Amino acid sequence: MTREVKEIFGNGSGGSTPSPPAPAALAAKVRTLAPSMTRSMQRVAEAVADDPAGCAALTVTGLAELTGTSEATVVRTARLLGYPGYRDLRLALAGLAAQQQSGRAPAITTDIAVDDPIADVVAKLAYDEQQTLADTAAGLDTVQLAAAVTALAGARRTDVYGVGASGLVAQDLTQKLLRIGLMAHAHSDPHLAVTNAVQLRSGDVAIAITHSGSTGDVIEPLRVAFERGATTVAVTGRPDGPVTQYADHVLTTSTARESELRPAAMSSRTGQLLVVDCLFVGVAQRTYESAAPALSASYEALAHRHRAARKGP
Amino acid sequence: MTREVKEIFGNGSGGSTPSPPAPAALAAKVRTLAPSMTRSMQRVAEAVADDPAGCAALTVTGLAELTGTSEATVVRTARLLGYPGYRDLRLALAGLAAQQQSGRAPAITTDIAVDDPIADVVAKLAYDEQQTLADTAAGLDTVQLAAAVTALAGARRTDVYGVGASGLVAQDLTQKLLRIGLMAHAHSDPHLAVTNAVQLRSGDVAIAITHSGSTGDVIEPLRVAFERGATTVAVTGRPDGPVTQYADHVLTTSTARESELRPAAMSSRTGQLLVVDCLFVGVAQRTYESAAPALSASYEALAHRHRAARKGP
DNA sequence: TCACAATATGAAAGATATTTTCGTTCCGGC
DNA sequence: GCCGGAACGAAAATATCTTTCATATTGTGA
Repeated sequence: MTREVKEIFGNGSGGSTPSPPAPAALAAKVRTLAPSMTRSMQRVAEAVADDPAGCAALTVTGLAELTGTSEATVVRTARLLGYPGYRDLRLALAGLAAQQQSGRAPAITTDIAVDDPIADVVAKLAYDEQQTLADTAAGLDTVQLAAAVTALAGARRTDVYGVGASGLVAQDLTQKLLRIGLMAHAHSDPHLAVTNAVQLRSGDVAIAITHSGSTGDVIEPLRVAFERGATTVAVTGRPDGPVTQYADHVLTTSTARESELRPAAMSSRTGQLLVVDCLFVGVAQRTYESAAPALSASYEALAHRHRAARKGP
Repeated sequence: MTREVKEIFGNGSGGSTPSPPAPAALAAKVRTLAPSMTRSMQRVAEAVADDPAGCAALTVTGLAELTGTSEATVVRTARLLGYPGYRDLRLALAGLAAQQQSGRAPAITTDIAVDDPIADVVAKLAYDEQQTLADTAAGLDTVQLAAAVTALAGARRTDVYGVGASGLVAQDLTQKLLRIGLMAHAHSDPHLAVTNAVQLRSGDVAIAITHSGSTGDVIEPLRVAFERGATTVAVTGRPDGPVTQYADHVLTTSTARESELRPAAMSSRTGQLLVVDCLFVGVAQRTYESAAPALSASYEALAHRHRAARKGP
C-alpha cells in the first residue's frame, strides 16, 4: 500500500546529494561513492555504470549473478547510490538508457539520398513536414487570416481554384466548408474555373491555391473574380508572386527545402493544408450555431457506411 | 494461390505486431490503440499517456486503484501496448518520463475552443499536426513499409481506394506514382473500384486508405483484389479494423485527439499523407534510374504553365 | 422484449521478484 | 590461537506481478 520512503543517512561522506534520487548524474555518483564501497558493491556499481540499458533489463537476481554477488549486495548498492531499493534504481537506469538513446538521434538534417534506409526516409520526411508546419504557422499573418475567415463566413458562395497537388488541397477545403453548410466549390479545370468566376460578385469569395504563386491556370480565374468584385484570397508560398496582384488577402505558406527525391508538391502541400485547416476552424467558430449541428449531422449520416469494428465502443 | 483471410486476432502467433517494446513511441501507440480498447483499459491508457512519470512510480496495484480498475486490467493494457507485462511497461514509462524531462517544453494540451483567438487556433492546429506526424513516424512499421514499397516498385498496375477525405490522399498518392512512371489509379467511386479490382491479379497492388479501418466502400474493393491474388496494403488508423483482414501489409497512422471543432478527417489526413509520401519516396529510390528522368521531365513540362514571377527568381 | 452468446472485468490464487533477516566467513589485532 | 567486527550470501519474509476463473455486462438475433 503506502510505501514509506526511507531516509538514507549513510551518505555522510560529502553530503553531496540531498535526497532526490539522481536522474542522469548516475555515473558521476558511482565514481564518487566507489571508494566507500566494498569490493562486491563496487562490482555491482561498475556493471551499472557500464551498461545502464543492459542492467535495466535485469532483475535483482540477474544482476547479482552477472556480478557474481548476491541479491542482498545489489540492494545494498542501490541504497548506497541513494535509492530506496533496487526497484527504483532500475527505474532510474531505464530513464538513463532512454536519454542516452535519444541523445544520439540520427542527423536528419541531411537530404534524402537514394540509398537511405527506409527508416531514415520516414524520419526525414516527418521532420521536414514538421518543420514546414512550424514555419508556416510562424509566418502566417493572423490579420489576413482573420479577414479571410470573416469573408468566408459571410460569403454567399465560395470558389476555390487549384491545379495539380494544390487541386487536392482545394478539394479538401471545399469538402470541409460544405460540411458546415457553406456553398463551396473546387475547380481544377481552368476553363470551368473562369466560366464560374464570371458569376461571382461582391460578397462572394474566391480562393486561389498555388505554391509557386505563378500558376496561370489559377491566377486567371482569381483575376476574373477580383474584377467582378468578389473578395479574393491567395494561399501561396510566394507572397511576391503574380497571384497576389489580384488577392485581397494573402496567406503565405512556408517554402521548405526540396530536392530531387522530395518534390515541391510534397512539402508545400503540408503548409497549404495547415492554412486550409485554419480557415475551416476559423469559419466553424464564427458560424458555430449552424456549423456544430451540421458537423454532427454529416457524421451520423456516414455512420452506416462503416462496418462494425471488432472491438471498442 | 488461394489465400486465406487473416485471423483478425492476429496478436497470438502470427505476430502482426512483432514490434519491440517501444521506447519513445509509447504516446503514439496509446493514441493509436486507444480506440480498440475497452473502457477500463482506456482509463488505464489515458492515465499512462497523461502522466508517464507519475505512473512509473506506481505499482500495478497503485495504478489499478488510481484508475479505478483491477490489476488484471492494467496488465492487459500493458500487453496490448506491446509489452510482456506491466513491469516492462513501467520501465518504458520511466524512459519516456526521462526523455520528456530532458526534452522540450510542455505541450499545448488544451482543445480548440469556440472563442479561441485566431492566433491560438493556428498554434494549436500546427502543434497537433506536428504531433500526428511524430506519432505516425514513430509508430510506422518499417518492415511493412518496405514490403509495400517493394510490391509497388514491381507492380504491373496499382489501384488506390479511398472515399471522402481519404479519397484525396488516394489521389495524392496516385498523382505522385504516375509522375515516376507507375501505372496507378485512384478510385473513390465504390462501384467502379470493385469493377476495376476484378481486373487485378498477382503482381498488382491494391491500396486501401481509411482512417476508421471500417469503411465498407473501401474494404470491398480491397477484398476483391485480395481474392484475385493482388498484393494488398491498408493505410489505416485502426490496425485491428476489418480492413486489415484483407491486407497483406498494414501501415498504421496515428490517431490524434479530435473534437467537435477538429474532426477526425483533419488529423488523420496528416498521418496518411506522411505514409503516402514515404511510399512514394521509397518507390522512387527503388526505381531511381527511371524515376529521376521522369520527375524532371514532368517538372519541365509544367514550366510553361507558370507566369514569370514579378520579383526574384 | 427476451434469451443467448460473447466479451469485459475484478477477486483471488499462483508465480516472481525484492527486501529483510540472520548465520557464516574472513580479517586484523590482542 | 582467540575475539570483535565488517562483508557477504542463503534463505525466509514480504511485496509485486501474473494468471485463472467466476461474475457482470453488453450486444445480438429470434
